[in-house]
Amino acid sequence: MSSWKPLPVSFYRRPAETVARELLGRWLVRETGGERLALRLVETEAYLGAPDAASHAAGGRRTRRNESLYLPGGYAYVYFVYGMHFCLNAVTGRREVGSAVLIRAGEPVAGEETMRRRRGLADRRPPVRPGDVAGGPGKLCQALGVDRVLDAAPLYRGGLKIVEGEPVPAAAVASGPRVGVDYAGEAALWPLRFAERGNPHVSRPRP
DNA sequence: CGGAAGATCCACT
DNA sequence: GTGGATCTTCCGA
Repeated sequence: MSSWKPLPVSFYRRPAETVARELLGRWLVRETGGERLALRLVETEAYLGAPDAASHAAGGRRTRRNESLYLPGGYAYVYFVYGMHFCLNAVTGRREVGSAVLIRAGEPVAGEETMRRRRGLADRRPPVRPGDVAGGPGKLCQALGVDRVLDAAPLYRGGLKIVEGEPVPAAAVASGPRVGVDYAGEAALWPLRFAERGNPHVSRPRP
């Protein structure tokens, strides 16, 4: 039985790459309206802050939108993209660093019916396939009801938490280039995307 | 003040 | 594989 104990703040106050690897297998828990939803995390990406051209904090860039990225590790950075999607990050490292981990995919472990309904998948034909519910950063936020209200929220208590679960062994972690950051030059090639090897809920292309 | 782009997703060919 | 949806945010003029 996995533990539902929240990961401590100290877990997040380390390099983004380390946190990204070690978040795999943990459970992202959303408690709202008296219901508990949970996803087992299977895919993450690290964003390193100022030295990383793919990061919203590249070159120390600072705006109203990315302000929460400069919080200390252990808080959520939620942003709106493409006019219709939200993405959830866990801020990492010390305050003012601007590094974070993008939560890209999870597999449902509690409240799947509610997540399907939020995703518009209830009663769908053909049947729902792995990855339809939370196999991508936008899908994951929609399934859990994560939006800008949760920007800057703590991840160790409250309605959105990450709990211990069971870490994925290093040998079962695949890595590759991050998705959707072709504009970032050389940084686009850095292998900062991590996923559980062979897990069907991982978004495509698989690393 | 206008334009462009975006850490995505979906439907369609 | 391709293109459209959709709109906030940011930057340059």
